[in-house]
Amino acid sequence: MPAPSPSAARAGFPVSRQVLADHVYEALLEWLMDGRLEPGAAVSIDGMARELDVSPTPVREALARLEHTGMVRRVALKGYRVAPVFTREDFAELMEARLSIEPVNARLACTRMTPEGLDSLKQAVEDLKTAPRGGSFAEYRSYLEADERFHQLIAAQANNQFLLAAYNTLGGQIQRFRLFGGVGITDAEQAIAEHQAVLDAMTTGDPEKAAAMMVDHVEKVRGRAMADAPEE
Amino acid sequence: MPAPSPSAARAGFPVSRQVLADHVYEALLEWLMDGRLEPGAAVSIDGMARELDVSPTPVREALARLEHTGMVRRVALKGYRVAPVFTREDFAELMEARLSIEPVNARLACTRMTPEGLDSLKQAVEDLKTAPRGGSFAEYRSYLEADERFHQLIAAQANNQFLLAAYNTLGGQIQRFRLFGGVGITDAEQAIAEHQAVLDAMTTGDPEKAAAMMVDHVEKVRGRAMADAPEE
DNA sequence: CTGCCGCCGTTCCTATAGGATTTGTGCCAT
DNA sequence: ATGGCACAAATCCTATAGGAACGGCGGCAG
Repeated sequence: MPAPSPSAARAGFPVSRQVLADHVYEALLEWLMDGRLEPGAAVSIDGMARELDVSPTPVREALARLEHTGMVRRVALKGYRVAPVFTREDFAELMEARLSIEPVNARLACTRMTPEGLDSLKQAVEDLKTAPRGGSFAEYRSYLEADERFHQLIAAQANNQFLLAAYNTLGGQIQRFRLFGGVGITDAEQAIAEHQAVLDAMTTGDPEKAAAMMVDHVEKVRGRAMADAPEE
Repeated sequence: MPAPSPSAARAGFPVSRQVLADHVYEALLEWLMDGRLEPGAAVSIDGMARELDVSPTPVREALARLEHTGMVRRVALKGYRVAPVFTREDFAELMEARLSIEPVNARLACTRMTPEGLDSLKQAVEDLKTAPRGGSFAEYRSYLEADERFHQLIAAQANNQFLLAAYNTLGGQIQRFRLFGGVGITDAEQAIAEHQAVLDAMTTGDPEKAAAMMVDHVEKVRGRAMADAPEE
């Protein structure tokens, strides 16, 4: 099977005009977030190629891109492994980084907020409130997704490509921690209230308050996670 | 020619136990910083492979990694291009991002500074002072290198992997701007004094002053570059 | 002279082949 | 029984082949 696309291309709809490596990238990202690939596990190039029924070349390219996100680590001539679980130290560093970037994003986003952006934010908070938060992972998956989306949207509304890129690098790690950090959802009600507070400041158009509320939120996230003290 | 390595590997010294894609990555990075690859220029995979006398596969992998640094952009099925020159808008965003990250780095670095780190910083400032700043690019190359090294060292001393990663993403762009921003070295004496001020605060061990001096420096860099008003 | 069309080269993209090295297993000797 | 060694499998890495699409160029019709 040389290429599966021409049939679709001839139909006038170049629908699948996407590179195979992109599909592999997204598949790997999803597997990483799903927990199907556990931290520390080896990610064999050939094996993954067999699993996805493609050749090793696109897998190699996808992994090369993924490495820069910190989700996987590469050792030359040894292969790729899923990044190990966060230690308490790692987590502290991650929160420190969030505290230096996210409040800035919040302040800028507040001054540059578009009506559509505000609507998206409101939707994210609404989704947080209505999302099921049952015990199984599949159940609170949408909750975590809305959480990440909220922060991502703020970074996007800050309207600064570099800050957005910087946040996105963190965002993947944050989301991965939410999944594998050892803590499930703790005090969802309070977390939602904190998000709401940020949103309110945005709606009011008070940049300083938005930044302050973001600081408050991240610090409390840190507090809750540290209190629940994962393993080690 | 299947593989050029075994001759060296048999000698007992697996000296060149490095992946070819790494060499390509470094070569491309150097070419990007040297100006041999001008902004906007197409970077053909096959062409680059011929030029470096390797197969397209390692080139593809190197470019995939490079994309995440923002140095090159990729359009699916069209290929890679060197990222275009900074607009004034881009530059303003970059400085905004620096202002939200570098002072934090400076503050943290000040509290966590090691003696060796301080020595490295002093060396960097010393190199700034002694570096030639002639008209030709090759002459002030070492000046720019020392400038970048100073900021990079501070990010490293902040001892936070995420902040370091965030800075490094910016660092490449900053360095690229220093080269292609249209402005050469303006007011080197004043820039050196600003670096020295940051270093002094670090030596004294005054985190707040270090952060303040860093803010001052970045803002003045922005001022100088904006005043010199590149094209457009 | 101008506009359109087919041809050819280039390029991206994926698959496949094969060399080099590491890892695991089973067998043999001590 | 245990330690060491050979063989085999898996893996990484690079090169090569070939399909599909895009772009430029020359020739031909109007």
